[in-house]
Amino acid sequence: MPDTRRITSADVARHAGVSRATVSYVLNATPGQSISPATRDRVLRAAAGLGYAPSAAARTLRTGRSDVVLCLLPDWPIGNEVGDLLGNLSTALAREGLTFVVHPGSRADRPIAEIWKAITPAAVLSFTDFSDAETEAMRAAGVALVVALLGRAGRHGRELEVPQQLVGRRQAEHLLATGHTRLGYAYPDDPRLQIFAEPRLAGVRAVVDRQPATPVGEGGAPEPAVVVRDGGAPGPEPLVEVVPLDVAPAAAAVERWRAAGVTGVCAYNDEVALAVLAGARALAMTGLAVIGVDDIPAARLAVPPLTTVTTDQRTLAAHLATTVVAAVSGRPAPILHTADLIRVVVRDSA
Amino acid sequence: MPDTRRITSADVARHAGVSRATVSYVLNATPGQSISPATRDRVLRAAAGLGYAPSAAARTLRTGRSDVVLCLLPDWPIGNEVGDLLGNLSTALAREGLTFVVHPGSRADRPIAEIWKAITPAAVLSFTDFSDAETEAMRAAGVALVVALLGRAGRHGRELEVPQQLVGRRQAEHLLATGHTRLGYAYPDDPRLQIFAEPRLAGVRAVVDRQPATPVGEGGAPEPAVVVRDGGAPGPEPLVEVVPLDVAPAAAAVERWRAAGVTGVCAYNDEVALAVLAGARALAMTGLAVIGVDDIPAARLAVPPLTTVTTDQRTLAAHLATTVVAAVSGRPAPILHTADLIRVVVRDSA
DNA sequence: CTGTTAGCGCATTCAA
DNA sequence: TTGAATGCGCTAACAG
Repeated sequence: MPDTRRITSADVARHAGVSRATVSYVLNATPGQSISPATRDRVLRAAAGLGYAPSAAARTLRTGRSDVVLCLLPDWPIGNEVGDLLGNLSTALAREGLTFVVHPGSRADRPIAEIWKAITPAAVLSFTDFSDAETEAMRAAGVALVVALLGRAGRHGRELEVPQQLVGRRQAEHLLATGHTRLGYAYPDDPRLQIFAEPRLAGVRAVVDRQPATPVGEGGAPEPAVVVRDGGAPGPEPLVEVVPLDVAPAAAAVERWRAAGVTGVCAYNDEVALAVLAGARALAMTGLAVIGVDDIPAARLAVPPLTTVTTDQRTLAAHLATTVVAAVSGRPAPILHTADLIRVVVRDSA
Repeated sequence: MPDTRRITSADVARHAGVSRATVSYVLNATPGQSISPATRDRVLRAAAGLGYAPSAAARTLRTGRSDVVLCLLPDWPIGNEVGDLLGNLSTALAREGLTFVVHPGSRADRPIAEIWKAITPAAVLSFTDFSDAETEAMRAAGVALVVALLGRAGRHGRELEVPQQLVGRRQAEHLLATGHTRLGYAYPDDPRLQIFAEPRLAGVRAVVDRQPATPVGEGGAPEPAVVVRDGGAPGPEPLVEVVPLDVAPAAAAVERWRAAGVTGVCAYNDEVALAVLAGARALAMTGLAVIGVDDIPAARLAVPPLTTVTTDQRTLAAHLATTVVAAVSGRPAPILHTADLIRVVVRDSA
């Protein structure tokens, strides 16, 4: 078996008859270095011919940062949609030469520091907030960007906040448009989902109140503008009920809605919506409009088929990717165009 | 702001009044090196006091391998259960000092080589097969273990093969035990799921034929025991129908089953099972027994509530983790005890 | 038995 | 364009 030593930049240099420094300059297209096209070509040719691939470890050691973007997953169950988002994000970042990896598993297992120290990432993404100390530690260790996609405090990030609110808005708008004035909100049972549920509920409230909850489009703007009532006549508050994924408690919630005159329910997601449907069925109650979120496969197969709201994960992922790339290369963050991001899929349930 | 330089082993050495070599020996508990308890203690104290954390990049550069285990996800949508498995795997590997990361996104985006080269992993896991060239390249680059969890060729791995077969077996056994003799199999529409579907279907066939399909338990054992027909009378082949996640085509499949006298259907997973249920409902057909896989939240909320089969992801993950750790440290692979791995959750649909 | 010296692994980048 | 230093930890060879 032939000797399988790694091919290093020194090999390339030797073959091209230049120094390793030159090789580095050529391969990295280092700005401010003038290399003659001839040498340049020799180097490129040698590199290709030898099948040279730089050592990620050495590069990381030297520059203090790898080309990896790390995403920390929360410990609660992630659904298909998040999986989708991650896939798209991976694709989008790949286009920019960044490798996207995800770390599943709770923070409880290991201090998060151990995770990023093992990777030396260029950027770290998370759904929940980091403590200030953690953020500071990462920054100090050379991580270019630390983003909490959601969460309350986060002075950086919350890149998912607006889309989540929009989800709630679209739900409420659809129900209002179909003649329902008294709305209910089916809140998830699992407290860990609160971080997603709150902005969605806020979106619903915003529509019912005829008031924007939080400005759309933040980008790198220093301070999100303050909420302004626009003076429209506020409708009644949506009646919030926690709905576990079980028929009996769901039926109880439906009963309470009925008593309060609620005719349309925005559910946290399709699963919760399915529970509401099951609850209504158990009560033999018809005519309650329900709208979910995500359009999971089971939604179209439900009785009745579930009306729901979907997000264009591809666009969202592209935006997130651009944000990350911008931060890593020191450019300003882009703004998110939310126009067609969220769509209502109308079926029979609402 | 205080100078935030990294703390290196040299710093620890200086503070402890020893050489860097000694620090390394102490911190790695290098076998075959005797260091006096006194020195040892000084080093440990200094390291702790300074908050020393070794540079993963330098370590990787030197040893040629990081402490990261990389899992490549297929490009098809992964469900909650796989997410669950990954989470448990992460936890189990963390206990062994390994960092688990997942790369979502299709192989089409980027040659897979770019991904592992960016990480320099200790092990690479994948659901689908690698080409021999890929496997060889990784081996040569120092990856200790390359496992394809599923797939046909894989001379290494297929660690998930047996559990998947077992899933099918449990489904069929349940249906047979409840008096159904003529079975159908609801095959998924998406061809990418074939890799999971085939072993499951094989499990069903094995039960119907009264013959084990593939030996249980492979581990590092030299030769898996051979398949033995037990001479029972083989029942009729399960009638396989592809069932898309839509009511109309699902109804068509149900119709064909009815015509063939099928009374019990094993579905690829809960979603497919839900489609079968929806199809039967569309036909106003009652009495068709359906059993799914995964126990997704929608299963219990279905009409009728869906009987399904679940896997103990925790146990499975622990086994996978042990396998990885064994390979990385050169020990023999463990064997999987499949006794209570798969359970039937009985509800109304079967 | 204890601990040290010295050089390696590989690419980046400053100063010449 | 290049030589040489740098980032950080590992480990074979060796001295006390």
